Amino acid sequence: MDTPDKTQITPTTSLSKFEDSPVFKFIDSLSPIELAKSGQTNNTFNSLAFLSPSSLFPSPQINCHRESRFSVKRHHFSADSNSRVLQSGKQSNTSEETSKAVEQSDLYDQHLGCLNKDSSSKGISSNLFDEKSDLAIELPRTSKYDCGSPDGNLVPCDKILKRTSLEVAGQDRSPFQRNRDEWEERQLSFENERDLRKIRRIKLSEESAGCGWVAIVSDVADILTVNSANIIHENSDGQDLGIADSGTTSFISNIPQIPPDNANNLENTESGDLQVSCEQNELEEPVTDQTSGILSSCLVDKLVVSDSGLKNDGKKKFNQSSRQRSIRRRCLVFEKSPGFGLHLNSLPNISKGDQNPLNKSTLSSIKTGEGPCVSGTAVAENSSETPATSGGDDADHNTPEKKRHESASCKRCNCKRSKCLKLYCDCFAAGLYCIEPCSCLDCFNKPVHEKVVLEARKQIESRNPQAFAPKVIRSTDGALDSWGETSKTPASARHKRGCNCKRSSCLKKYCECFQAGVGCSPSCRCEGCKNSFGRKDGCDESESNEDGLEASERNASDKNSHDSVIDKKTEEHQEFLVPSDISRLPFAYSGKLARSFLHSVTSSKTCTTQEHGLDSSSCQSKFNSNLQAIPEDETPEVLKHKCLPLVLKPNSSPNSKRVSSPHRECTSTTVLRGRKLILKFVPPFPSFSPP
DNA sequence: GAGTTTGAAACT
DNA sequence: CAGTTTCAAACTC
Repeated sequence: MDTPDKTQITPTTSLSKFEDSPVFKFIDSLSPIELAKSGQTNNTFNSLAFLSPSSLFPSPQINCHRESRFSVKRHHFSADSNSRVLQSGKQSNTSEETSKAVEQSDLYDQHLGCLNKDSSSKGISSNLFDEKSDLAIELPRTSKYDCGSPDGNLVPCDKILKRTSLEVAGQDRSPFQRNRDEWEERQLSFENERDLRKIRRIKLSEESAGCGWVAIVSDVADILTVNSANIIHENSDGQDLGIADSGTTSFISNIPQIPPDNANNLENTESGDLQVSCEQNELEEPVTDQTSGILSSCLVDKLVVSDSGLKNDGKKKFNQSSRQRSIRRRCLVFEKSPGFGLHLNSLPNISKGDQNPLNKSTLSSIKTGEGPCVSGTAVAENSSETPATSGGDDADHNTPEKKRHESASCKRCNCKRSKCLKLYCDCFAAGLYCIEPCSCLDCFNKPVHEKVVLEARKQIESRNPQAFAPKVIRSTDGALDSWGETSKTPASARHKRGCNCKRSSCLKKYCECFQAGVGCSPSCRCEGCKNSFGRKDGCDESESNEDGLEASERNASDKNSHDSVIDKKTEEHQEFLVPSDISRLPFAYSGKLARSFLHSVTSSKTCTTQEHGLDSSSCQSKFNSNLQAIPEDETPEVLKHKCLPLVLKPNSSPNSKRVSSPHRECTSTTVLRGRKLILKFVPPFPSFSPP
């Protein structure tokens, strides 16, 4: 795919010219995609099936535009929108209309404020012709991201969308709404063009750098970032200085963990048939699987994480498709909860051996479309799988131990008396509805009892506003964190409130710090702390690792676990954390389930994971072990500033909880293998308290 | 799978 | 805020 000379046409060239161009016509003629009726998609996602978190755990900060934005943004990566882009020339036919669309997009951009207003600074200003041509090439591929029906039947995206359109066609829509939809779609189409173009451009550069698949993923992230109206400020050097979006999470951070070979795989896949659908994954070779899995998990994850608000449109769109594929139950409910995005955080921390985020477990979970694995057992369990999974041997799954893990790791809650309306319940704590696989009794944590759930949640939040906020916070690398240690390892992350262990020596999952894969901190009141991730007394990590490992090995010898994580943590871990900024991405993480949920999302272990009951631990652990949390206390601040401070200051919060410094740049740029990564923070779990 | 241990959450 | 109780997960056998 040769990129047309960008100098041929200036950014100011009218779109109509391109539509009239031979290339565009040619592309247009090749496209089998037909323009789908507009305006129905949002209705589609308004269905109960996609009950948004807002309904369950409404977040005052992001409710307002959410729905509308959702409907609009979902077009970004939908075949529908894509098809429109391709069809734009055919459908509108007239340059006036195209120009009009452009104008409208501009207006719309103004409306949205930051959205794309600085597109030129993002390098999107390349000539439109180029964009068109590239777009035409990109679209088919991009569309594939959406391919895959939740039922395992691969259905062309355009068909799905058409069906959707038909389904909603009968619904009442005022002329104004229809006009608006059309207008928005045009706008989106234009944005898509730019985004896709950007992806393409980045991809090319990445390919040259040998990081093709990484590029793809990250590019998508970039695009999403763009679409999500996050303003990425760049300096004259083209370096991203920051973004003004609190809800943007970068799964880019995960990229570094993917081994080069995987990258290649992805690259190949991307160039040929990148298909992320779970169903396909099952049929594909492990390699492809991994790629898909990673991509899928990353994307999903990002989407989930990005839920912070109105600005994650692009991600949401992507998310929508991803969800349709693999997240059936709870993910949707929580798209709003940024705190869930935490899963991704762990990626950077995955030890090398286990490094591959696409490891078997993850992949399998992806394949099976498993739901979120519930609990935050991630670290230990993850790691436990590491040895087995790293080998990539399916046989491992057949061992009794493995089975045990699988059955146990992907847990659902088992509440007996709390009705799943207390934080005791992992599902509830994670902001998820319980699902059938849960073994809970008298469960009220179901969509049917939405009001009850909300009430319970409110009550809990009234008691502790941060109850649903991430429990683990991560400081930035290089800088000394609040505990006076350099944050280069997972130890830089700390449990916000600290543990209170008395007898477990913080070496078992009873300890929340340990479970989260973070070291103990001065705020912990634990006794005899031997946390292998870092002792509370601040002992040298290596030291603590020795003891911790010893204990951990003892403790988890039957699991093969965790220790490997610990062991590798220092070396491999760091290696992958080289772009330490990435590892420090303030991904929010919340309760146990949140961990698992995030994990599930990222690992594609979505709601369905629970249903399938596969082992989510691997993914989860990976993610959990590297939790990068967002200071819960900062939620308001974050929303306010649209960025989370990355520097943690001891006891700076009203509740003596660690809070990040508000002065920190919300976005940082990291260069990984010559690739510029935009690091964004994920807002903490949204407060559900009334405004 | 049952029983025990553990520590967070909830309650007083 | 401290002490106690409740709870469900983690763990052991």
